[in-house]
Amino acid sequence: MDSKKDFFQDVFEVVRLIPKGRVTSYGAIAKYLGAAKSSRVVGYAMNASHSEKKYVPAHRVVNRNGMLSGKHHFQSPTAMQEALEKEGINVKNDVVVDFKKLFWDPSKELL
DNA sequence: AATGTGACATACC
DNA sequence: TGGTATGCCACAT
Repeated sequence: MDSKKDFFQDVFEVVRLIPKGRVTSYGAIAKYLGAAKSSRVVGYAMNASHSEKKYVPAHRVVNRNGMLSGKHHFQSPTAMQEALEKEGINVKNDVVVDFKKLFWDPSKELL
């Protein structure tokens, strides 16, 4: 809320709030932060997530299609999928299974 | 200061 | 039904 802070920090906060076994989309986070049009910046924030000292479950953040678009930016291209499967989320062909069911909308769940 | 870039999203052809 | 185009906004150089 304090706009003086980095946008990234807000994104990280929300991402950390994602319950285990759930996923969300960049657009949802952006919207929750009041920057629905900054969905790209959300993804950019994840890119800087490795810069954060605290761990950011970026693997729980996928694109609108539920596709692991950012898996390539992880330690390994498979790290994201494995991390999701570890939490009970099935991933097929780089896409979250039942994405709609597992979708966690901060503006609704966190309401 | 200006230009480039991107882990998206939406619209249009 | 799928690729192309554009918007969008914060960060990097």
